[in-house]
Amino acid sequence: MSGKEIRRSMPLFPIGTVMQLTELSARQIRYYEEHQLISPARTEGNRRLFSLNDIDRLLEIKDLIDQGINMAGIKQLLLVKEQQSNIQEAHTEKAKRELTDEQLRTLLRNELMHLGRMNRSSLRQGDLSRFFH
Amino acid sequence: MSGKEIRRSMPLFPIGTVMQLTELSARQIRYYEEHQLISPARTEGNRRLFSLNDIDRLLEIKDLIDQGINMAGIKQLLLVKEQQSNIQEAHTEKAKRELTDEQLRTLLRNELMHLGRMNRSSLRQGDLSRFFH
DNA sequence: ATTAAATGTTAGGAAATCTTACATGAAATT
DNA sequence: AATTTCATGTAAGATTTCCTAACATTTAAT
Repeated sequence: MSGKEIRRSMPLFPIGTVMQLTELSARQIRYYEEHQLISPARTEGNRRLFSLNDIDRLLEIKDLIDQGINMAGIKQLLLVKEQQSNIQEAHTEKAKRELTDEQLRTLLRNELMHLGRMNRSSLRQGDLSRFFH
Repeated sequence: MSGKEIRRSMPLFPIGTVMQLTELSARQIRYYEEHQLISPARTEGNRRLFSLNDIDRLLEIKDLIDQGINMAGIKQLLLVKEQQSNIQEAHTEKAKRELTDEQLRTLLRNELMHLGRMNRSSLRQGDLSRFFH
């Protein structure tokens, strides 16, 4: 688990890139941070640096905004979904440890088909995974 | 082919991020561009923006430099390896189209094990794929 | 009609990056 | 041994991008 998470939480992108990737304005992104929906890292010089996780989250936020949900609602939803996916991830891990070879083959195929995002929250359309691999 | 390539060639990273990811100095990175080993995109305001492919390439360059190869040599090597991987990619594509289900299962499992980078140039140690997925 | 929430816009300042030029150390060449 | 070349460091001055803070605007709820 830690490997994948470390990479996806690595601060890489300046706000300009994130604007393009998410089609959100700088104002919106900063506003969402102000309301603690995201907490991007900072450079030494105080510039925001966003991770893949941050961008994923922003795309989710955008979706929820489109559905008319306000900051408070989104905050709660993101919290719940985070817990959910943690739980599910734990289950998945456990399941994997107990699989036979045959079952593993099937699982791997499925994971590949779903672009390795099987166990993440998924009601949003525009997923960042489309940008990589 | 185009899908994966479009994503990996998308300009996303400022030079500061690339410096950290590659442990190269700005001077080095610009020097390599000057010698046409890479050609990162530019923002409207003329700032360099690097893609995953660019970063991969820089890691390769770093390796080759460590092996004592000079700019001219590296340029040629990168050219050859690019052609090579293009050819191999074509072969891989063709092979995939001709596979049976059973063979496909095995292939998919192997690809997964190799983190989907099977057919790329591979004599360098520090591959960018460790940062993603 | 008023208020609140989300976003736009502007201003002034600071950080990151740009190009260009010169400096330096190590290798190669003469 | 002296000179040249290659790869990199460093510095200066200009430009771009991003920062915060404040005020403006729009839309929806009261």
